[in-house]
Amino acid sequence: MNSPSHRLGDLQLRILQVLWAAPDSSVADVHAVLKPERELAHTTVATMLRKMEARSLVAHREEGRSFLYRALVAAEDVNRSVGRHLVERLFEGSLADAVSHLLTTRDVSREELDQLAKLIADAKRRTK
Amino acid sequence: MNSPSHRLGDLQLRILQVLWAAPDSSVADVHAVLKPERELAHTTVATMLRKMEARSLVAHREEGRSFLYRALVAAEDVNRSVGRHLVERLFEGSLADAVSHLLTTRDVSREELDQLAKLIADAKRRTK
DNA sequence: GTGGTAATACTACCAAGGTAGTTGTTTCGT
DNA sequence: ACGAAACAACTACCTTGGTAGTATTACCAC
Repeated sequence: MNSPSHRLGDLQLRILQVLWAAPDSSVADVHAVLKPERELAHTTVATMLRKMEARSLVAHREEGRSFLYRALVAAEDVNRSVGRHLVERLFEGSLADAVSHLLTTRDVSREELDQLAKLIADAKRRTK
Repeated sequence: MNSPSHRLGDLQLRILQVLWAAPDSSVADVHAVLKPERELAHTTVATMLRKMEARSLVAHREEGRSFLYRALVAAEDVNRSVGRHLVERLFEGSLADAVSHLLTTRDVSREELDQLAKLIADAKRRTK
């Protein structure tokens, strides 16, 4: 499909995540969500949204005096392309190496490990 | 220790990888390795190396008329920080989600799956 | 020693992410 | 009706990654 080289900065990604969770958000809405984690002027958010609209990452419609934005790209697509990009560039495509690295450099809970084992088992069954 | 926000571009990462694999590389050496995958002027490589030296990512020593570069940052550190950054920003810290995503969006070979299962088992044993 | 070659140094440029101020307009409360 | 608040538009700026041309220097071969 498309996946036109989603090169996204951190802020752009965060904004998309906000829009995925709550479509039809106004600039103020997005700003409110982002406020606790990063101190941004709301004009910054507005500017970023306009730039992202220019790149067709989001679109807006007018609702009274406000613009309501929604994401134009699917979370799946973005996550996939970003994830793939990482594995490619960091581990030359070896998923096992990537996971191994993640496993050894993070604290992983018992539950997460179980979850992972299940995932692997499922994947195995699928390819069998 | 430090890991002072390793924000690296693709080219910078590739150059570091080359230097990790072959320390004491000259600009020409690095250029030669990168040549097949991306068409770069050798001045580009030289410039990038100088910029990276300014950021203390690499260092050089003189050897006759050439500079021999070596990486100042460890592969481990860079991989860890890049990997963590990805998991944080894409999956809000959930390793399982991240792996799950990687699993479902890539073709994973039988061998890789076995390898992964083994990794999980080992990790489980370790935390038990 | 003269010309070619290879290397670094310097400079410049572009795109994109990120940040925010200023300005103009609209609307709402009193 | 008037001032304040909200909001979009426009503009500007800085940083960094990426790319490469030109200038200069050093060295080697003949």
